[in-house]
Amino acid sequence: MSTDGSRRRDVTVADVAKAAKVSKAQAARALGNYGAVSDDVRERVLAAAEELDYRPNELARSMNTGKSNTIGVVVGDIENPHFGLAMRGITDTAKKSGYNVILINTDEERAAEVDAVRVLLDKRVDGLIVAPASSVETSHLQQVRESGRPLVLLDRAAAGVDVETFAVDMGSISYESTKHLIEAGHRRIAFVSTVRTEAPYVAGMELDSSQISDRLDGIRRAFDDAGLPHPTDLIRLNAGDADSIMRITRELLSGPDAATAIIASDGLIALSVVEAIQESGRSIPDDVSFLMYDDFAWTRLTTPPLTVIAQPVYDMGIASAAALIRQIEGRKAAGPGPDLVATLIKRGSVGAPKDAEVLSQAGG
Amino acid sequence: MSTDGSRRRDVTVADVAKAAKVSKAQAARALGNYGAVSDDVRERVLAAAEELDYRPNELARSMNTGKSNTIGVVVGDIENPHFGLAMRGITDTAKKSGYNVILINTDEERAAEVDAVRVLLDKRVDGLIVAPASSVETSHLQQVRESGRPLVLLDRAAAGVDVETFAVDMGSISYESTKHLIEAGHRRIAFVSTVRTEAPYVAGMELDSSQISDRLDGIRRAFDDAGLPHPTDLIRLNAGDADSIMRITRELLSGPDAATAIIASDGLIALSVVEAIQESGRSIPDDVSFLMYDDFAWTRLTTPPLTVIAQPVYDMGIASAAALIRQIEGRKAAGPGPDLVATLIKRGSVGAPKDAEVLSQAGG
DNA sequence: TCTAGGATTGAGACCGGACTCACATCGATT
DNA sequence: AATCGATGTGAGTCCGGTCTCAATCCTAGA
Repeated sequence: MSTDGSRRRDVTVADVAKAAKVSKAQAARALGNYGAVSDDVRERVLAAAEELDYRPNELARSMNTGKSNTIGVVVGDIENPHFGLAMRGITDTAKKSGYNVILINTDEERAAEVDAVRVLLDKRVDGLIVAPASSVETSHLQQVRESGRPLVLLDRAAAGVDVETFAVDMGSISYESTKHLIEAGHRRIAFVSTVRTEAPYVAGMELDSSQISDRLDGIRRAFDDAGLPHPTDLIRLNAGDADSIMRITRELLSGPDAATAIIASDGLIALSVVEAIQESGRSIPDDVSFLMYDDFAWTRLTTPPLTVIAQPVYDMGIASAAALIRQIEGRKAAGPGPDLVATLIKRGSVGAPKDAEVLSQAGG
Repeated sequence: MSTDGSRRRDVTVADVAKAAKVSKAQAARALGNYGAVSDDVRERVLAAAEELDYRPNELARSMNTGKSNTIGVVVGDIENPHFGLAMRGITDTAKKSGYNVILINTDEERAAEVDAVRVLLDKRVDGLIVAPASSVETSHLQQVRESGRPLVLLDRAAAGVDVETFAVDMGSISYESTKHLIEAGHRRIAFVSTVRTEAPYVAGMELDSSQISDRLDGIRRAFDDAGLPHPTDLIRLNAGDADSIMRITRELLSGPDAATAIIASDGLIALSVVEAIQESGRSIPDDVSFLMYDDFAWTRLTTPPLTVIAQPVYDMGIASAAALIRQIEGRKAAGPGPDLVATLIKRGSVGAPKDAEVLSQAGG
């Protein structure tokens, strides 16, 4: 059949045309299924194409249609099932509409993200879905905007970038979960997150991530509404790899003023926090209460099963891809997007703190 | 700056050339950093490019260099952290060499895989990494071979497709783990996998997945070597969604001839198997022993922590991408690839079966 | 039989870069 | 001053498709 080994040149319309004894234009029409072509010509062309095993060069096609049928996705870490699931929603939706997906991972580095966006733009993707590493430094996203190519944000908002954004309202779910912990009697509630900051946390400082700001806001509001002081000394940012998270957890749990409950900001952090708690010989929820973001399947398998904040990640993926494709194809929004609400799923990892006397502080 | 809203046409070399008052050829040279260009011209061109915010069209560039600097990756399910991690290895490595990655998910459907491969080939990716859904029907992979474009297989081998393949030796690790269970006293060892088959399992039947065949082989050899009959009635294939896996698990554990140990073929299956075991009120390892493929972090958090077969998934991703890029760039293999060996990590989920009398069968 | 009007058809422009080729330019050599 | 090799430079082709446009073919209606 085909000459052995690597065959250099691909079969082109011109080759097919020659084989079918018609002009390039006619072959292209028959192949591309447009314009007027007689049955006779069409048959000969298709037969020749079949015979030669012709495959259109999508690059060339994209070049003069201006459409690549490809969307670019930029996320911080696909290894994190949170994004894995969102990605699944995106690819499922994209495929349904005939789009492919180029994925770029940024390790949550802004420089890598800037690069990723540029590369995708250069590749002439039809649109972009970005989970911005920073909600503050967003000039590269504004450039996308200016380039005229559709952009949609996933998971996190970005200041000054006025595009459709698919993320849950972190403030309210954070408020709700904190309230849940406070009502269980907790006053010393810790929060562990990977957001990077220059300096340790102080109330009201500007964070790079709108998500985390919103969560901290929710926590503070819950304490305020309960008439209690917010223990900002238990906010731990800059949690990095597994070791550093475990160290932070040990710190939080030691000393006279130890935390009685810990909120883990994502599934990866949760793994290390729980591991550190177990290693320290403490039990959940008798010694420490625990609550985490993202409802992964494994959270039901620990003893006790973990109380989690479920986020509709897959749906967020679907919604963002659907919205992007709608924009690409120039259609108006049919209606309001889906309600992307997080839910507090109470399982067994939240209980009353050991030291019940803290309840007496309730009067503040 | 830029005219508001969507600007239609992109800035091209021709535009830059005009602005810099030089020929298109000179502008292209200055921009592309090739050929001979005087300092004066280079400066003017670069200044004009900057001013106009020129960005090269990678599509056009690819078209006449014949290189897209993109590799295509086809996997069954990115949602599965197994592939998520491999993907991470691939993108990390690709980025380092200046390649981008197009990801296509197939849901483990062969039709989708055939499609994915064709689409990527049409998009003129420089090479392909495929985790084949089927190890038997591989004609589409052979076509890739014939097209002359580099191909590398990940995670699974494919019959009749002679390309570099990065997967662990499932036979030996399966043998080793089964031996471990047998030595602990187990005779009724079940194996649960999602591979689809026409008919229920019978010894020696051809399976679609080389991985699973190899694992079953290893199990059988371990029983053979121990002089014991292999309980093929406990091989459960076609495990689908969470519900069906839980149902299968309940079946395996009920009746007079119940399984005393279960091997889960991947992390997703494991979640449902463990959940079903816990729900049934049985305890691991007192009532059932449990062993699974893939060492995910959460396996350390259950009570007891789970005994697992760790696979170097991230390294497999790295190795496959590195090999592919090497092929693309026409370099010879520097040496033998990395040793991709799976390891049995003994934690707490394997114990002696309750019914110790089975030991007396040892003489067979 | 003649002709208007739609169906077909082929030549060639074009998309945006990379690259070939022939034609300057220029300082250095003899 | 004539020669030579090393740059510089611009015109134009090519990659593999899509698409415009003018020319040609047909067939029905007059």
